[in-house]
Amino acid sequence: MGGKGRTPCCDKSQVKRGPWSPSEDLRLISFIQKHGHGNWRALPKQAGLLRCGKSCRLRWINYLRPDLKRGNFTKEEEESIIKLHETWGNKWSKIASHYPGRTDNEIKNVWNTHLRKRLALKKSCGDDQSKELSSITSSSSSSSSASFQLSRGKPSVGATAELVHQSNQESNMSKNRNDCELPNSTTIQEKLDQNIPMEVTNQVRVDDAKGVKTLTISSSFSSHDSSNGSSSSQGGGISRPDDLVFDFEGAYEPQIVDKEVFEIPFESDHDFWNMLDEFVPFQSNPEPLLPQADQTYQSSNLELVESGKWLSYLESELGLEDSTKTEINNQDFVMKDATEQLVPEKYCDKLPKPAEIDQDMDDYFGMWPSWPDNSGN
DNA sequence: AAAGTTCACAACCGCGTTCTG
DNA sequence: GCAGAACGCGGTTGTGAACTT
Repeated sequence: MGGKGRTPCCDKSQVKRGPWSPSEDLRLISFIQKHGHGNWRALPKQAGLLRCGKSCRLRWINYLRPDLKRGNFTKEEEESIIKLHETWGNKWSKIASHYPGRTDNEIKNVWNTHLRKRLALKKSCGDDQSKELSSITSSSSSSSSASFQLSRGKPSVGATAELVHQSNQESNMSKNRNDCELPNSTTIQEKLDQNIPMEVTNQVRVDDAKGVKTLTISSSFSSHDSSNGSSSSQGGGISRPDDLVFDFEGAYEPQIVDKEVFEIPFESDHDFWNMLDEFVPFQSNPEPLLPQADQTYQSSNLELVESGKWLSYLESELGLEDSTKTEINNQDFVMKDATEQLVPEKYCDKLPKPAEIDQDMDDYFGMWPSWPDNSGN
């Protein structure tokens, strides 16, 4: 605008890029859970994320929103996408507005990977074969969401932690698409018409030899169709967040609906976030995303995982186990400071606390250093 | 079994639009 | 009304998994 050229949205050299780690997802979710997302640009800093605001927004809208519908596009959906595309062309967000819980990005991808090809084949082969082609392409697209595993690679060792996103009901949303607009869906509309309460339930299940713990946090912050949440993570190397677990009650207020009390640890709980990143089954990327702990640390951490101590630690961290049962020796479980995880070492000494942060935020983030603000904002 | 290719999709980029002071 | 900031959208790219040779 006005001759100066477009200013970059952020300093690319100082933000993390590429696939999101589970801990980043949790950070973002827990921040939005508590504070909403009024200002995307400021959010990463306030949430202690080394990400561009745009990136946060995208991650939230496309993958972390609790109202997202996971799973296959049905044939009917695909057919109607094709029809809507005939009308609107590549107006993905417009098309997406007809599919509660679907994102424009998702629809765009489905179009580019399946529907466009199908259409092209249809035209070249004629309608006789189109049914066959249709079933082929649609089964391939469906397979992409048939099942989802938290970790794509090796199975977990010693114990498993399964995060289940169980969005089992529909709900309605506000007008703004970002706030989860809910367009016309018959089932949802019916529910709305009949005043049927709608909610989404997400669960964390932690299994080990001792049994199963299920942590459920419920959400009813407006909502959408978020039927059965399962899908696969093909590319990118990071798990999609059906496996992450959150729920929102009211205006991002977490509420516990099960016997277990579970609150997502917030920024100050460095150990929790670190452990999430270090926990082998949670890592979709075998390679660390950022400067990692040294070999010694990693191997001792692995031992912890293998010995199952991590579970005790997690339980104690989450307040799931009474303290008398928690025998873990903290000396044995030295977690790297979270700052090291997210902030390259060379910047650690430059971490001022933002003066503008309000007291409430300060309470949350007092322990969490913010990225130096070089943008002048 | 290894190498090469294709597929699927998450994430990024840049531009247009909207908002705010 | 204007300028700059912020947001939203659509196109494109990067990358890991799956498949083929």
